[in-house]
Amino acid sequence: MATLREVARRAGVSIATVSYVLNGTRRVRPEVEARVWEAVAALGYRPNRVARGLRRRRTHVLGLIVPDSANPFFAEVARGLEDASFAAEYRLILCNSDGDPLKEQRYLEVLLEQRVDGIALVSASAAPLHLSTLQASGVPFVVVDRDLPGLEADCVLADNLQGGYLATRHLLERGHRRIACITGPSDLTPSADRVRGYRQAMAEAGIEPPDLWIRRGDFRAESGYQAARFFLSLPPGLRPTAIFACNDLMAIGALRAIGEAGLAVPRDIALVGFDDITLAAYVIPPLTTVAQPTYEMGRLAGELLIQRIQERGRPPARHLLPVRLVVRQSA
Amino acid sequence: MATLREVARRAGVSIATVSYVLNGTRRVRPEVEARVWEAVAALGYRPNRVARGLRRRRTHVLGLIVPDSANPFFAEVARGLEDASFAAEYRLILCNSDGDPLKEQRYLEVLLEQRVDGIALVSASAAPLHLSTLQASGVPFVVVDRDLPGLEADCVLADNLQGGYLATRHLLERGHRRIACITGPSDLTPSADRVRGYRQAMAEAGIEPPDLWIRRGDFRAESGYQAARFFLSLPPGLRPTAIFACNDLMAIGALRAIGEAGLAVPRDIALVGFDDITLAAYVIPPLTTVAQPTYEMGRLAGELLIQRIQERGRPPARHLLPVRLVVRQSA
DNA sequence: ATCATGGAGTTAAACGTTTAACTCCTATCG
DNA sequence: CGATAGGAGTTAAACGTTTAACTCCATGAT
Repeated sequence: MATLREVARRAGVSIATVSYVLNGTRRVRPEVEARVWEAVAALGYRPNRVARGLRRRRTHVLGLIVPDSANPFFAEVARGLEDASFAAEYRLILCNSDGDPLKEQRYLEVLLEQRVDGIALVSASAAPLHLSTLQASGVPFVVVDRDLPGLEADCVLADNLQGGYLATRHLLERGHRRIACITGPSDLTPSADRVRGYRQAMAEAGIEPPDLWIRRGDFRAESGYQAARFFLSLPPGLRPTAIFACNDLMAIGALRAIGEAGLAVPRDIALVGFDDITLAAYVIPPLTTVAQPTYEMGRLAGELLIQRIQERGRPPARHLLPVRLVVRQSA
Repeated sequence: MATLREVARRAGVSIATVSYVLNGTRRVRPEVEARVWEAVAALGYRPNRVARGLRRRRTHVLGLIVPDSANPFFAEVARGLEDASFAAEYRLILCNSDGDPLKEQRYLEVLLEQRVDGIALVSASAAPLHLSTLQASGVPFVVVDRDLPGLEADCVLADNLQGGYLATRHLLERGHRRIACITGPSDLTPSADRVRGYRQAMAEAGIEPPDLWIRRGDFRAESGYQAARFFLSLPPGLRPTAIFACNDLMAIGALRAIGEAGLAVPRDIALVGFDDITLAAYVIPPLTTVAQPTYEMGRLAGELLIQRIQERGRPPARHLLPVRLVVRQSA
């Protein structure tokens, strides 16, 4: 692949001049400039971003670490971040931690060695070991979706507390009193906050939910299925008439368990999910759920990150994005 | 961030020696080696992969271009590819073309400028303009999911023809004769091949499907919804009793249209999809579909690509991965 | 004693850019 | 007409590695 040197030779100028033309960083006589562009075209020259990155000490590459980019929620976040990156001429390196702090740590090191200009992190755990590595490195970063308490950094979160509250209020307003909750991993802030919202709404209605109504899942469909089966196995007097699942995947798992038990949603059991993934609208019955601005979170994270790269001093900002109840037919 | 030079100074050796220790490329006296490692640890040294990439002319970075990484199918492919990359110490740059050949072209150029060691491409169209760019660049690449006919290159495809055939046969065996088909964009090989499989099975059963039964979609749920509404609007004598949708998203759209019309699946209309996305098992009724080894396709593509990077001469291989009918309850 | 041998370190060039500093020339002004 | 300023090109250093080639020294063979 052609280099600056070859272009320069063909155009009969020095490599510096070529560089100035390419970057528009200094005035060059139109006639000379034309010769340069001609040579560039003739040789099919493409600037070497690796060399540029080394010299400028800016790679224009960002890193994104998510637990699992195949999960529709993170996939959407990643998409938003990629779009923001592309728009600002940044590239994106994708990393999957599988929720494993060790793998996350490994990826973090890789990204630092790769000299990315910034890192967006959806953390695998609430208190990652390697946080100090990240902070010490001085590389700009932004925390997305899962808060890391006690950390001074840009972050982009959904208003999960409000979301849990809205979902539960909706069920209460429909006359339900025995409302169960399928949680996510409890050390992660999104799940914890949604459950807090649930408890708050219940408390306001004067209900103290027994432990039996609160079942822990892992954000995957199968765990929602299992939790719902558990609820259905409770004696009639204790059995919930409604379920708030902390994400749509688990809600859809619950849907299946309810269907298999020969019961109907929402007639026998009402159901509210969280996330509003694309398919929530397409299951039967369409799922009432709390929509997060997922794509928007990714995009905002990207914009924030790029902004911070360009202006390091800015004090860290915490963005709490509004959620919204999407009423469909499952409750 | 510390450099080789600083490590060398601290260990009291030349930078070459440090490099040899780090890479294990030459014998170094144990005593000296220990001093080097000590200095590395003390300074928290991390090799600069940008500099290494420039010097070695190998970046250990791959590029992946997909139409939309938020689409569950491509997300899964991307995941497989990322895993294969990580396992072989490669990084992955993610690019979304939005199915737009121009954006795809732009990304291709970006990746070439970034000097990626290889490119995996899920093409936006059947005959991309920029193919020659790619071939001329000499960068190893692999084509995934969508074939580019007449191209000498590694490629990884699912056996779409067989898939369409299996799906249709299944419906025929259940006694259906009026079987409709919701296609994808017809210039893309996956859709075209699935439709060919459908036609072949129909022909073997002695049925010549009228054009009314073949409706074009765009692989998104909404288009499946619209197509199904169209089928339902046909006069009873012409109305299909079964639908083969060329992907699950469209099948789920159809499911919704059928539900809204007050009909039941599979009692009134049977339905078979394609892809077996995670959620296919969770819609009601669970969707009978043709499973592709999606993740596996991504992983294989990654392995193939890395293999080719290491051994350029190897003749191109075409991999046709088997599909499998997953019988659930929608047909 | 001489000399090839090989081990273990160093020197320096190269990878392909960017950019500060320099040169040379022309135009302008007093 | 001499001084000077500014325009437009060039030179060369730097970014942080890798690696070929070199040096130096101890060892062992002759």
